[in-house]
Amino acid sequence: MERDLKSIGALSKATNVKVTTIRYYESIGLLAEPERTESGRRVYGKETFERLRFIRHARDLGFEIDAIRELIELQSSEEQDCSHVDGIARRHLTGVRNRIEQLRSLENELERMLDQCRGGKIEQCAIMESLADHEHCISDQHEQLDIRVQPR
Amino acid sequence: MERDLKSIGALSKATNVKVTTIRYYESIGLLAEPERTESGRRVYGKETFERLRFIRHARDLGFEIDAIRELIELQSSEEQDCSHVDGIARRHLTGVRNRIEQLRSLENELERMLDQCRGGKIEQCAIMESLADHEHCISDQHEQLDIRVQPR
DNA sequence: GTTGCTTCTACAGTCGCTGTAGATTGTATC
DNA sequence: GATACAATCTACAGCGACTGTAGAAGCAAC
Repeated sequence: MERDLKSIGALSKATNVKVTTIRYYESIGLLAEPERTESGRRVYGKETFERLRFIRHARDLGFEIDAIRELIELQSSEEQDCSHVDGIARRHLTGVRNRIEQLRSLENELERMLDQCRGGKIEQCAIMESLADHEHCISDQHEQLDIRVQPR
Repeated sequence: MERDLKSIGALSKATNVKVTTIRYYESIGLLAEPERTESGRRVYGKETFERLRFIRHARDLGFEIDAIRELIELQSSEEQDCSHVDGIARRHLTGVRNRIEQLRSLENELERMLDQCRGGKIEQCAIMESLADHEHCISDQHEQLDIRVQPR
């Protein structure tokens, strides 16, 4: 199927994955090394296109690279029962739910903080007090909470 | 108040911030360079202890280092009105809420995927199909969604 | 004196990319 | 054929907020 061969740029557009990211996936072994033209440019077939679409979709769902690597390995062992796949997805879902819970308690505390602020000078700002205040300290309640809001 | 002087280890325990992290905060200018003993060890007073507690609390609430830097600067301009502080917190709250929404839609899609799986072999696994399937592709709907679930 | 803990500096590694520099190749237009 | 511009190539640095490592030195208790 010679007509399906794509340059890296065409593959990028078709999958909505950036060119640099495709090269990155190759460098970490998530994508196989593709064939090259005489001048050394990458050429991709339909298989890579579909694998990349799979990867993109899994990344969109928040699966980590290592989990995707595992899923791809499992893909080739078609005979096996899919409880392993199910387990990976279920673990991930649990992670997502935990994260939502964490963020919800952040949301509550931030709301509480903002409600207390009635304007005025920084010296008496309720938000600043709240941040300096030992009483509301989250880290005393649960040891190492993961707190980053904006990933990537 | 000589009796309040702490070693880096003592400060670490008192604030629940790791020793390496305290040194890191110093290196990025979030904490001032402390005094040293004759042999070169860091010695901290009550001020640093309180600033570090402030930082820790703000980090627990998910504020980024740069936002914390700004909050600390505002702290010293006590005369100013606190609308700037309020703005920082409000922006952050909006970020948290957006993130929760993103994660909820991930949660939904993952649940849907898992519900479809009825066991069996990987070849016909609904989860795998769903991942390979173009139809459910999130990235076609909204361009660059931020998807990492487990930060740090 | 010796064991074992803390601290020191300096630097590499984490994750998942993204951006840069400088060179080459390919395509379209004049 | 010349020229302009886009796409691609490699190699490496940078992001954020730390964490971990190596190797040396200091310090306290037995």
